[in-house]
Amino acid sequence: MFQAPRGTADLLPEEQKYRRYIESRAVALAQSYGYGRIDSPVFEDAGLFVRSVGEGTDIVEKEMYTFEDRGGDLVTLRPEGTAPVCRAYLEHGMHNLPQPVRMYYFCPVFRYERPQAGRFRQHHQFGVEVLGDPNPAVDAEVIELAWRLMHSLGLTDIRLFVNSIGDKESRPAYVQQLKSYYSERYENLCGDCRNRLDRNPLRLLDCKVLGCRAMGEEAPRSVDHLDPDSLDHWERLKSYLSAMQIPFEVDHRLVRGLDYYSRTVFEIQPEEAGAQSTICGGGRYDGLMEQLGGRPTPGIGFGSGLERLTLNLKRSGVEVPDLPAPSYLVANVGDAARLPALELASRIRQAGAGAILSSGTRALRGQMRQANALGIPYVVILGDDEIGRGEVVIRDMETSTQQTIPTAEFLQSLASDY
RNA sequence: GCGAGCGUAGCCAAGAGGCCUAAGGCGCCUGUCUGUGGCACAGGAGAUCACGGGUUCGAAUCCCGUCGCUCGCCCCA
Repeated sequence: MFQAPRGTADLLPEEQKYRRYIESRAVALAQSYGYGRIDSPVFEDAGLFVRSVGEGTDIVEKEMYTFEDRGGDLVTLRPEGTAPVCRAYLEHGMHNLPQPVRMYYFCPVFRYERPQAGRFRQHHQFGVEVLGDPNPAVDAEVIELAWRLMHSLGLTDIRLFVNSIGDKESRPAYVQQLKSYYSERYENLCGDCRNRLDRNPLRLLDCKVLGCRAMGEEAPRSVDHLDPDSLDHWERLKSYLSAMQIPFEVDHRLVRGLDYYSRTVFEIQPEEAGAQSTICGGGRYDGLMEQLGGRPTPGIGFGSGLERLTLNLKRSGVEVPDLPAPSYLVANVGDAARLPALELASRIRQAGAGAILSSGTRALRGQMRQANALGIPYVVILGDDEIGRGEVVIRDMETSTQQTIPTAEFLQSLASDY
């Protein structure tokens, strides 16, 4: 027997309501902020991600699904959502559109990792990007959108963390300070952090080991080493968030694992934070477009994992509406009713209503049971008697009442309803 | 890549060397109710006890290996 590959999952019909709920809320919100949907390919030139996400990152080093296609091109299954959107912006000359360009997306994301709670090799993200505006008001807008989305979904026990990690001019000096701070305390570092010291010093800050955490509290803070422009950006962002009454916490240890971030970074986590708990993460990436060969174009965005959102919806007991069942099940009794039942079901659908045709191979009782189990509100009953008289029985399953009416009249009522 | 736990019908599971031709529950099908659902009762289908090897007179049960799943670390949505 075949199984779904490790780290992948089937999203079965009974689970779809969560996905559809999240999608409809997210779309409504994104549209109200003026974002347009973009769908980019599932795979891209491998170089796109190496260039944008960064050589030294875990994603590029060991998590990408990269393969040579039959034509000899090296392609990669999308490991994150931002780079493809930036590529599309450049490829389609979107700098000619009114700036900034606001876009949102839903897409599958692939990373070769060991799966665990809230982590998959294929997962799905909702994300937004705003390209072409350096103003901190845009940072605030994106964060507000993320915050409102969580609330719109019914996730209210959440915390927003923000930080500024400076831009590419001011960061090297800060990183240097951080390195010397930790180097002086090398003896007390955990094994992982000793390795990280050279590779990615920023990551030392969010180590979970107790001793390292304590050191992180005392470590030099990026916000104390911002250049004047970045500092101004940071201060304005905070005042904008306050003005919008969005409760944020400055987390000096918040850095992020992708190289392209600059200045603003942020995350949203549920109150009861577990290991893989971040349900939304993003930040500004002003240098990215240049990295990809475009003219300097500022950008900011976030990604949010649909599987993690679903997990949290269930955990916090949010009531998600059921997807609508068809209004009618056409039950039929006896061979003579088979064809008329098929025709009737077809007519109901043409009139714009939903109908399931019962195969009629079992007793009426069984067909009624099926209608009940499927949550169908009305059963249309068709047997020899009804056909002889040109009538149908319409049974209301909720009230357990039924009426016999001429078929033509029934179809007419549908036409006026839909 | 590293560490831990777990694999018995579609799902949840009892069982801990012979009483297992594997309990029970959910779900599914049928009937009680010859053309009328939910409830109840009765019956039925559905399991190479993850796979391979070993120990033993005898293995779902003990040992070894393999595979798979889950959880944690790393990293991230």
